Amino acid sequence: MHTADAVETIQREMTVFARRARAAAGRMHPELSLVSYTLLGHLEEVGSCRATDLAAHYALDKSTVSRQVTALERAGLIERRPDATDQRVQVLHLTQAGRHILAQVTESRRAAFRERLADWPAEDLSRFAEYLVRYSARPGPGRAE
Amino acid sequence: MHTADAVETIQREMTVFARRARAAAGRMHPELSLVSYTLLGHLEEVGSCRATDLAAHYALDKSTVSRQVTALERAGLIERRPDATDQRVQVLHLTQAGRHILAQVTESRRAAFRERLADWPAEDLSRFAEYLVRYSARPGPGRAE
DNA sequence: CCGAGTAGTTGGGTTGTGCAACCATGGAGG
DNA sequence: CCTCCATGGTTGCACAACCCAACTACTCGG
Repeated sequence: MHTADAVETIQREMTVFARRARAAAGRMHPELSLVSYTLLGHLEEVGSCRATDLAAHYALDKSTVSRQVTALERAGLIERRPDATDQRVQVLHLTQAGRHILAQVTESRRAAFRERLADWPAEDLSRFAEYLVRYSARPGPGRAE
Repeated sequence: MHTADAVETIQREMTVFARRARAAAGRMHPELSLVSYTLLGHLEEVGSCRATDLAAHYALDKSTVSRQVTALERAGLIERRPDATDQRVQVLHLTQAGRHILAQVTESRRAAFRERLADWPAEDLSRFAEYLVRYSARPGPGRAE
């Protein structure tokens, strides 16, 4: 495969994938949208952060994050704590319920992916993962800033 | 990287990518949404097809496709021709304008991707492309049916 | 203490989507 | 021939996830 073709293919596949993923995610877990899941996952990963941090990290408008956070809090999955040093800030934490749901969804998503990737050689899997990380690791198309 | 971790990473990166892509696409080409672009591209690839074919291929509801097609026709990028053998069917074709716009957008998207992937060794590029194709080639999470 | 900047909320609007109800056509059997 | 069901497509309705702009409340450097 020539380099130009490869670039073309990567572009096409990533775009098509993008289109499909959201719909599929919604169907798999109606109780936790792709966005919510992503935010919850991020929160678990970093422990806690501010709404602004989420917005910056995912290139979302702060209003979007604000509404998502509101919904997640209303659902009891996260809580907002005041920041001792800055009254404007609300520090977001996963609740026990949030951690629980996140674990469930993560597991079922993981199972689905694992099934899909079942017949891949381990070496291909880790290389694929590595490529995706490398791709995501720098700005450009597909990252939104 | 262990297999489980690789699966985890692929899952995460693909999902995050999915979330970002649409926004980025919209910003890059306000005149042609990601969906429209995809449909136009498909049309160019296969020559012509019915709305139902598009719906099936992309796992979209026929109403969604219907609206997209209406918009694309109104924009003069595609045309609907009656099917000689079945009056219910409208056969979709790219117009000259559609072909033109598609070529432009494809080129600029390709340039952006190329830039993003500029420092990748050719071998990694083709392997990455191959993985994406393999991943897309079968049903499961990330395809929507 | 004032003005610029930052965190977050809210109002309003757009887009992409699915579902359900609908219309028109096609095709297979009485 | 009609009748009945399937199929291609459109439309009404609702919803989720966005963004932008305007706003409040707070922080911080002169």
